[in-house]
Amino acid sequence: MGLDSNLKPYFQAAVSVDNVVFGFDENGLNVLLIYRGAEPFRDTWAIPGDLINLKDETPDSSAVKVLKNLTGLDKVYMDQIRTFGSLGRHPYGRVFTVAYFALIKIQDYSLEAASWAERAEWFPIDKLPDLPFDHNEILSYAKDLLKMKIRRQPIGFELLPKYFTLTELQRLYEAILEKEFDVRNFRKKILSMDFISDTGLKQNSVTHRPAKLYKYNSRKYNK
Amino acid sequence: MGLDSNLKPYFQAAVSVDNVVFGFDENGLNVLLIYRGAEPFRDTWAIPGDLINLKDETPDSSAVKVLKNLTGLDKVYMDQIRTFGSLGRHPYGRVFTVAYFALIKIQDYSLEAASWAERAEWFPIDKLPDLPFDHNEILSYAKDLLKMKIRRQPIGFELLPKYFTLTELQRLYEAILEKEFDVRNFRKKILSMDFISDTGLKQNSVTHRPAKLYKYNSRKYNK
DNA sequence: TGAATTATTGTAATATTTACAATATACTTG
DNA sequence: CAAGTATATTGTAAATATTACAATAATTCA
Repeated sequence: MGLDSNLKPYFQAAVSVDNVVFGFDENGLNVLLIYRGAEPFRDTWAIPGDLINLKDETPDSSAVKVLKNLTGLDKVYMDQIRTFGSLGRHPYGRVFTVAYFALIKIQDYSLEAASWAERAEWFPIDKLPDLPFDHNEILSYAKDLLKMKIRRQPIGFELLPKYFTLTELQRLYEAILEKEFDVRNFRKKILSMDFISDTGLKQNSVTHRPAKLYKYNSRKYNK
Repeated sequence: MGLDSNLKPYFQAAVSVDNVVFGFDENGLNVLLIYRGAEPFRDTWAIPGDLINLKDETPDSSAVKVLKNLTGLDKVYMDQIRTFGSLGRHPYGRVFTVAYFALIKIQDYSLEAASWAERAEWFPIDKLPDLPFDHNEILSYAKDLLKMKIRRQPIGFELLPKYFTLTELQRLYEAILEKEFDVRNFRKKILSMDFISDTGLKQNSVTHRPAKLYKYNSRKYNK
């Protein structure tokens, strides 16, 4: 056998990537969306994604590149979520999409919509517009994955500025896990896990008792 | 815009599924492989998988169908692992593969190789041949996922016969997690989790004290 | 200086995990 | 049938982790 023409009907699919990017600020958890300036679903807000160039891109490399192209976010580490491939998900034909998710520090990046994205903006996760394709489903998976991951690994720090207070960290956990924690128990637990350290610094320009600033300390976590 | 011919180069990919099926018996953990009777990689052992028919199959539906076609295993519940799409992974072109995994009771099924699979056999997980494509990598991911899952959910029962002894259950956990447990603590833990129940039955035709037989009890787990 | 606001901390009760070895029940053999 | 062989079954104390719960501390502002 060789490159059989029997295979032709199988080689008619496209594959895309869709990137669910989470950020955290005083409004809570946010998701990055773009305003589509191209068909299909022109003029709607959607998860940033695009077709994979089959010549030279893998899903992983494409995810990074697509995010940069559409939103200006550069060198963002992305984790695969899963692949969605229902029959009617894309109006142009069989398009399988590999979904990714990323956590970034909003403060460290500036958004610049480009290519066919007309705008790129953060949306609070509880105020999202209805999304095209199967993006609602993708987002739902991404949220579940984030909840699961933050329980097991110290990934919360990827969403906070370099220096943060324990209260900010607690708000982050509460936003992601959608439940509240006791202040004392939360601090005890986090500190016992030993992957943050006191910087000796304090908040300033704040109208009450300033909180201590901590930073993530990966040294401790690698055991 | 419409069905633009600019899109043509993007719609040249194929998508396949690859199914990592785990079974458990007295030899420990096993993986189901097929002996390929078709190119590429004809005459090698590989994870059962095939191209998705773009007309009417989703990755999920294809995974079930492909497993049935190649090995005779019917109606096996499969979970998506992740998608692999490196550039050189398939000699015929860009083939993205969606990997799945499944857990089955070896005793409840009989293997019957069919279609282009010449054989279908269980291999102990520590005696696997070298695999084609990126199947070694896929298998490695599947093992990690299995380890992770068995710590969180009572999925071990899917690999054991309907009635099983606590010793068998412990051997299963030990095989998957590659570590040994204390007999007393293991039993205490499992019984406290309250999803198995004593059937009142005992092993027979065994040359020593017979063990009690337990069964999985999903009623308890749904809380 | 007192009011307002948020930050920080301890302790007792309960639950879970860990470490550790003796006894029970079957079959087999002489 | 008694002794030997092989695996099954069980408890307890110490250490660790989790939970519930409220008073005090450090700032700014009026």
